[in-house]
Amino acid sequence: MPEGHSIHRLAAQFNSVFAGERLAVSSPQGRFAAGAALIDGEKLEAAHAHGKQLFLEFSNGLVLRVHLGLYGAWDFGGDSTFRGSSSIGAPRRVGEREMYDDGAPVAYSGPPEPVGQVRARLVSSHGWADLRGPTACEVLTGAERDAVVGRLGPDPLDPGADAQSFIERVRAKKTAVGTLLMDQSVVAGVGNIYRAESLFRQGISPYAPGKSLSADEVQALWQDLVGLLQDGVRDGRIVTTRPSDRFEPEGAAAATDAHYVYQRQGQDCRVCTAGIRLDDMGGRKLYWCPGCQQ
DNA sequence: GCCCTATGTTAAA
DNA sequence: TTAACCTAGGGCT
Repeated sequence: MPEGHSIHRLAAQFNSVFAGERLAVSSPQGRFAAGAALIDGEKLEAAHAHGKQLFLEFSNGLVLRVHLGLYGAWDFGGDSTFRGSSSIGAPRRVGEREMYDDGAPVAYSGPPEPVGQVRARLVSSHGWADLRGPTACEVLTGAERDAVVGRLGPDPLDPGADAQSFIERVRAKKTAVGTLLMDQSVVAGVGNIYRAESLFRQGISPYAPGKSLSADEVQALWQDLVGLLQDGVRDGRIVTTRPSDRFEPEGAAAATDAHYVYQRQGQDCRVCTAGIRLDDMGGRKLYWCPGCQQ
């Protein structure tokens, strides 16, 4: 569900509300009980994101790795201190579908009774975070964390990312670029929406073999991903349309105005006269415009 | 209530 | 290439 921008927002959220705090870690659902015991009572030193992976570094050197997968989400809550320190507003949920407090004061006397399947719960003196439905939630050593990161491609949200390695990885293969963009060892953090939208914006056919693209084309694709993902971190949602290509150019983009091709199959392209297509690519839905993406 | 879907990944065949 | 897995919300009956 969440693409890389959501995970970077989560890392910022953990850093602002929990960093430096000692956390009680538990698994109300039970499936993470053994892992929780390894970090329960430790201090959260820092949170980091690489692509769709979230790493929480604890004072005993262990690292909690969380991957939200398709449906995972974190819910947050706490007192006014906790809510006020949030770096991204006062969200109740970050991940799948973000929700925000309306600003009204909320009585706080500790975390609520877990409702449903809470895999992991982190509690500080001022607030709490619940994790539901992740693909991965495990405790690693620093070396194991390094190994995970080592298997990932560069992250467009990492200021020190090696764009050249992305360009080389794409141009080394005859695999379709639409498939390569979904490969986290090629580029980390891109998912189905950014895949479809960036290829549209760059006028690249998702079926073009990586090998067939020029270095300049792949460089431009990288730069576009950097900007799109940064916008996603800032906005907490994925908006890829330029205002002039929207039906309503004024104000924030409506949900129906946020994308060029994603979930617009059968509708007219915003730019040319073609109809947006929906194909299956590697078991995932591929949205593209046969007119703009030759 | 039931069926479907979803911004994802991994293991088995 | 296919199936399995994790969960919640929306649309339908």
